[in-house]
Amino acid sequence: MNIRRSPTASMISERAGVSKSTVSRALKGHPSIPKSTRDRVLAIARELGYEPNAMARSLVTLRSGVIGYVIGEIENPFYQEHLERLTKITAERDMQLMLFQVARDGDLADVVPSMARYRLEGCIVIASVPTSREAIDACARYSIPVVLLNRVVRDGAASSVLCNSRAGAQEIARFLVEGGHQRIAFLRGRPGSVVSEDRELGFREGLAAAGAPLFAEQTGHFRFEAAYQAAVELLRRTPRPDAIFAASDLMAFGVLDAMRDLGLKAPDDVSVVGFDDIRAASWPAYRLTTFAQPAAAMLERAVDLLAARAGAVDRPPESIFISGALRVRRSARLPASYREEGRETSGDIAAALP
Amino acid sequence: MNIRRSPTASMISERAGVSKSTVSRALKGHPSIPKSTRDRVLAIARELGYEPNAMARSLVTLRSGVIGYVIGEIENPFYQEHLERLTKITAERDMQLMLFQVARDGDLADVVPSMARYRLEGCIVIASVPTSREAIDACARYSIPVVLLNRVVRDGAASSVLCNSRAGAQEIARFLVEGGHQRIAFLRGRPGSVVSEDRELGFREGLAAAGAPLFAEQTGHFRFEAAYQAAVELLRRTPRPDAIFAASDLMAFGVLDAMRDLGLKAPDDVSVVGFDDIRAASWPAYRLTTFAQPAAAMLERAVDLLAARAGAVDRPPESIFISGALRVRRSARLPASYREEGRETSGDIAAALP
DNA sequence: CTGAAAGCGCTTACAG
DNA sequence: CTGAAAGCGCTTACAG
Repeated sequence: MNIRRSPTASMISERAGVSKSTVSRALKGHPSIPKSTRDRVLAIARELGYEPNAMARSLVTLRSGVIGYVIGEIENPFYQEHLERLTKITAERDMQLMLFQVARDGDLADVVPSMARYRLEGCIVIASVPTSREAIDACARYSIPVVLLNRVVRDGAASSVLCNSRAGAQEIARFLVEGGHQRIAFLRGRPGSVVSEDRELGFREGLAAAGAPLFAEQTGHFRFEAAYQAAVELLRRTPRPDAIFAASDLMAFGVLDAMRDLGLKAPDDVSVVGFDDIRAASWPAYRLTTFAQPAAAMLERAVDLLAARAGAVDRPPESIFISGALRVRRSARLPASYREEGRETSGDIAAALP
Repeated sequence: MNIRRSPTASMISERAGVSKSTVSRALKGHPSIPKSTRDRVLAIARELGYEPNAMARSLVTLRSGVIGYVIGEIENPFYQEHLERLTKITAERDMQLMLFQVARDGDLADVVPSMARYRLEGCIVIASVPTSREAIDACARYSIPVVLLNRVVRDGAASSVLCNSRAGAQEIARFLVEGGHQRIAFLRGRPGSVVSEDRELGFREGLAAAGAPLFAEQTGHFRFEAAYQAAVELLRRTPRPDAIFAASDLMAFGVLDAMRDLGLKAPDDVSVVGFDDIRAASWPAYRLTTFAQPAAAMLERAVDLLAARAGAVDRPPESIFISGALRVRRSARLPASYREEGRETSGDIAAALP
């Protein structure tokens, strides 16, 4: 019952009375093989349950067919949610996805040896994993193209796919100011994180452009609990902020839940805006107004960049920007323009109720 | 700058003036190699940035060092959350994790060819992917040990790791009855799903044992939106149920959000209990009483089972049960015994507030 | 249209 | 302690 050795091309060649070469060519539909031989080979392959050994193949083709997804240790629903999507995208292109994790205080460089051993054809690195120049150089040395999500490394041999965080944060600032808010606070993620700093920069620019000051700021480390605590600090001030922009949805949930525990309502008492548009943002518990990152498109482009570089190591790195869009739900007071123009707010599931 | 070919053992052997055999043995610390040669080889390897080609190695050792994690298309936060954990567990054992996805109407059999091509050393399959006998047999044919999460396949060559769902659901029934609930409803997941049916069975048994009838039932397909709609149906009945047990946390959130939209409060108007204990269950928006699956331990055991079978194909399948525990928060009214005994309810973050 | 041969980068008896 | 040789399962010029 148990076959220890999987069927090989040699077995097929024996049964079919042709050479391994012919088997190999027949299996991949090489035009020189006449249909009759091809069909015979295919039939035997099927009968034997033959699956080509990808490792052996990669040894000669120099293509492993696997790309890596490098995640960090801090659970980030935004990237978690899109793992399934990424798996599907790679499967559609006949590639496999291998996972690598960098410890909290680690660096991309920590996993490069493993990636090198499996001769990855590329890797996608999420923004929260620290990525030193050395790490990028190491990838280049092993001919592993890298695509960074939501960050760029200057002069490095890494491509990037970014959403326009800065413009998004600017838009949020304008949205809040036009909504008549007077005391606008910002809740950053992890200090030093590019993602957090991009959003902070854009937000400050947007406020400045609208002539509004930043009323207060706090740090939530991109974590729910820390954001909750930070929100409590903010909400206990007198006077209290009347709007809080959190640099991620997860943190915005922390803010809304702190308000819930303090007996405050959004948007009546305080408006809250997030960033990412993760799945739970549309849940009635939150109905979060947020900037939606075009995650599906970003991942698709990331794989494109990798695919274009597999076997073409010299291809220079590229950066691709994809625009997200403000998704207006009910956690923040609307600017007059939104009401006048009668724009629909996207209440998602709420619409289901009479 | 760009090295197309990664450094190989032959390169090291040339520079070190020893044979490839010696290099290979030195690199893996074979006792016959004297420290002096070993150090020299290691130094050159480091200098060259040598990483052994895992594909080439696997060709001769018959061990790829990679295990698969097979997920479905329906986003399930429970399993999403534990991907990082699984990545870490495998990394600690010097194994790699490869992801496979089965389409909504597919079967494990769909991904077996891919797994076979990469000569996986085993795979872990989550309960929501349909797993036919044929699929299990195919894995056996390719000598890929399989571990099923939260389900068993009779007489099949698959191991299982399960949490005691049935006992958990029984406990929930008892908890609700003792809590004085009179009209207890059940919200199942996907009809035909083992996971849902286990929980339903246990729940019915628990109610029967306590002499309580099942007041109503609905189907939520393990999805948030469907659960929300189903809950609306339940909550509009007259009389209304005074307790709802949802077969997963995600669905329990749907119930609680439906209540929110209908102006009902938990546990005052209706008690709600979930199953899984995903991260958001502790958020103040929900503070869900739920049965906590011991996910970390389950995954650890799953990898153990796989590791024990790598290279030992004949080892018979095993099933491991791990007990979860009821996690009492605030979404359900407490039985008198809980108050009298002064047991602490785990309010999680709530405790942080004065 | 087809096959023999070489080679991808390793490991592992086997012989010394 | 060490090396030559064979072999893992493929692919791909090269020659016919």
